[in-house]
Amino acid sequence: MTGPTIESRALRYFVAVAEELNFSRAADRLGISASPLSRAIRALEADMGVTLLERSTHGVSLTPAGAVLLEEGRSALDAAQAAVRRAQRAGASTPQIVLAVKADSDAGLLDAILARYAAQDPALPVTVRLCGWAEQPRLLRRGEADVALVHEPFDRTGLDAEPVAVEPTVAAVPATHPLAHEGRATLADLGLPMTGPSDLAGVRRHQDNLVDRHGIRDLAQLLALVELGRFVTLVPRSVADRYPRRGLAYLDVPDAPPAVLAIAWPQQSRSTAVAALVRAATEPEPAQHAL
Amino acid sequence: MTGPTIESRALRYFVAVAEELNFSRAADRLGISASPLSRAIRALEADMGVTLLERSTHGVSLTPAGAVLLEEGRSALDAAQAAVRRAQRAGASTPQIVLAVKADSDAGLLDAILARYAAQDPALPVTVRLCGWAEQPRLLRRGEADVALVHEPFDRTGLDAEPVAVEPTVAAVPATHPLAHEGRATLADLGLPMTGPSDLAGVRRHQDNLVDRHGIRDLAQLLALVELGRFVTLVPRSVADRYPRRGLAYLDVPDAPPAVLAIAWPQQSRSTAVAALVRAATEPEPAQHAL
DNA sequence: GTCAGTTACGTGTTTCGTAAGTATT
DNA sequence: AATACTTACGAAACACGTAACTGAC
Repeated sequence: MTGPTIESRALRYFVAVAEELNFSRAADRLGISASPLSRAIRALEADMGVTLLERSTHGVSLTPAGAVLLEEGRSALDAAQAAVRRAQRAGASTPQIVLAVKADSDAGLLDAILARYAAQDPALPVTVRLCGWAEQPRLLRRGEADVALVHEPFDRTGLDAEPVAVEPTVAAVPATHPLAHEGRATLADLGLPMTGPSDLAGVRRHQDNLVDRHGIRDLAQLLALVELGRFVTLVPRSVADRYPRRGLAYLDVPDAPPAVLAIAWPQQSRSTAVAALVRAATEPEPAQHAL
Repeated sequence: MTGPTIESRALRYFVAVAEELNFSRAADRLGISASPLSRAIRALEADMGVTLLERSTHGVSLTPAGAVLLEEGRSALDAAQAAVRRAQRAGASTPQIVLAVKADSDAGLLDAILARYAAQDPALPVTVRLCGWAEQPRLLRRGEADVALVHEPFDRTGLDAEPVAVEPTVAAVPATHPLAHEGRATLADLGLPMTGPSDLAGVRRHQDNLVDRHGIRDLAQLLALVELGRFVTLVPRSVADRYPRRGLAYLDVPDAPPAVLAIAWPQQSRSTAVAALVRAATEPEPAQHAL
């Protein structure tokens, strides 16, 4: 059992195999042939003195040790990648700060935040990176973004966050829905799981399932499917305001947990630019002094 | 500018140079000669398309990009090490859970916590790892420990924590101190920096400075120096109770922030054993039902 | 002249791919 | 027979150390 130093190559190889649970596919993904991959994993197991993979008759499976190495190794690789990307940005001739936002998930505040940040004294150029459903935390962890606007709840591991805005949640239903003309409904009316007042996790999980199942990539697709009567969904009011559609009705849902928009950044960030952008997003509106 | 993949060797080399700010010493520390080190760093800079080190007449210094890569690269290396160590422990024939504790910093609760944990159904053997002054977070981040008992404030980056116990802070002064027989004193009386009621950081920083300056490694040394009249120090009451010394007096300090002992663990830990140990440490005492 | 960092060059190790081997369906 | 993982072997790439080079004190 050698020391704890590991080459990132070995870790990348292992993660690929552990994710695919198949040497050939993993080798493909890595752009190498299966032979060096097999040897590398065996060497890694020998170095660590631990069996990582169970090669049984019915394919490859993870041992407990392998499961741990997959989980923790993945985040170590993310961290290394993040280190490189952030260093590259810090060393660029015109350093930029990257803000990740899911399209239409800014509660209409993006412009105001950017303007407020730009008004501060040493303000770096901000690149807005649009991303998919729950990609923001991943982009932060991989160093592809420095800050993100993201709706709660999200995986806070390694991240810090401050709330930016709270707004009511409304339900999107087909115009043909029995309650479409009521203007309001309860979660139970809509067949959505009941949750405690402060627990959005249930509703969110429900929506994530739908998103996964139908391979939805953006809001327009989601709303189109709602329009077709496939299901109903919950969205922040600001999203509803931005997407009026003839075939859709939006209902108030008094018992739905409110939508909380937060600004998140890597916990270990020491960047003053990030801090300034966070301040711009969270500071209360400056009081309007009378003339 | 190549992709963001980096070999951990390159990262280790860079961190060594960035910490030493000197190629020869860094090469020494790494156990290689200066030549491959110089080449490796230049290759890394070329790969990344960024200058990391400023080689000027008066030695080596970090560029902004280098500073970022040092900070983030260090934690990426820690994460990789942690992944390996935790996987090794998970794969061991008799998996153990490692609890890091600074000697005498358990508020006398260690035995009770261990007993309560051991009473749970699937309880793993617990290895108590004694460590130095503020080593616990580092041990957690490097995977050398799974859980830690640590006094606040500490660097929470990447860690989660729950409070375990709060106890009054007392001052240790030489028996010859003018206030030794008063039994109590204020921070101002003792010449310690004033801090807000909820801010221990000032006092803690003051103590850390002293610890660093005198190279103190354990409590006995610290108290011996206090006894010699070199300075005064603040300790939790439980520590005072455990170290009665003839040459020392302990004074109540009503305006000192209380000492908060917390149990901390890596944020991404999915280990049920860790969760059970945390529960054992934080759960309220079971109510004593009357007969 | 010495100290610190870099470049030049020859050597040894590591990693690769192709191809053959073994086992399961 | 086909698929999936492993072992065997020769070739290419990589990292190393010694030694020579450059510039600053």
